[in-house]
Amino acid sequence: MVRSQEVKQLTIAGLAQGAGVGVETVRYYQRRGLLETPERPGSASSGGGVRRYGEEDVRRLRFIRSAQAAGFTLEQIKELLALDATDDRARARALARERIAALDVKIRELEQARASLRRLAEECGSGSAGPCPILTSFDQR
Amino acid sequence: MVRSQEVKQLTIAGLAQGAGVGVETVRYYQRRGLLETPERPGSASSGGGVRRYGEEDVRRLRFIRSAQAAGFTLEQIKELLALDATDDRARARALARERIAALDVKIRELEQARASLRRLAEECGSGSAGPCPILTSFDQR
DNA sequence: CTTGACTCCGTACCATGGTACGGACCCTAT
DNA sequence: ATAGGGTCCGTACCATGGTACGGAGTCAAG
Repeated sequence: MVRSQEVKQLTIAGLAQGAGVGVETVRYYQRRGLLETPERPGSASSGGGVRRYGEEDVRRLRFIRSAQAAGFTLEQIKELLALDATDDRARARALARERIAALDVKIRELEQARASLRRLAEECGSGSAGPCPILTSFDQR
Repeated sequence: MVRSQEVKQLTIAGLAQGAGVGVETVRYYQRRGLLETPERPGSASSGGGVRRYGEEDVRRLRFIRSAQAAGFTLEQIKELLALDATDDRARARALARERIAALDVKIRELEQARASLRRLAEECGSGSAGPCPILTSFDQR
């Protein structure tokens, strides 16, 4: 597969800013294997210059953040990124479906919690006379 | 405020089981100050017997789990439990409202993620011909 | 050609929410 | 009265996802 020969001109700070994360976070993802660490341009000897990043890297980084928001762990995200390269559709779909199911559960849970909290905020109104049922606020009824 | 003089007959294992958590978790909450550690019944000298717990404690423990599911941290839950005793309605409502707002945001975020994953699972169907857009699956459109 | 900001890298530390371990003690049934 | 299982307690360790630090190197502007 031919990867476009993009211009890499961003420094790590630019990359981080482009995706809305901190520089240390980028390095952390590199250590975790979610992001590659480009070669330093220095020719052979001497430590070399500063590593450069391109738009492709920004997209990758943004994907990581979105996938995190979807509830994937960094390990799973690493797998997804690998899948993107190998084109294993079956596995990708399986991961997506698993996560969808988990999200369905989680969303329902949060909606229930929200309903309970609404009840709490209401029954515990500043002027209301009854008890302020904090401890029982999550009891089903 | 008079707290009912409940019978405390559960051992820590019974308490934990009643709320669906592990014994070590109960102890952890005690260390964190979310649960009181009842006196050991031994009279004065000698280490004393085994601590006993009642239904009130089970309710408290269950509340902790529900509040966690609602996204409160253990620190916040500790505050809520304290509020239940002091009857500071204004503060309780403030905490509830804050959390409701955060839940609104979170739920929307998860719903968006779910929608993206559905698209991914679909476009990345086993037989489909186009690209399997993992990396771009969360891009807005 | 120096100065100041940024990069690089390893290593250490952090917060959150637990889980595990091990020796001493206690309690109950046989 | 003794064996076994549970309790108690302190301390250590774990996973996850970062954040901070410090010294050395590099780069760009003045």
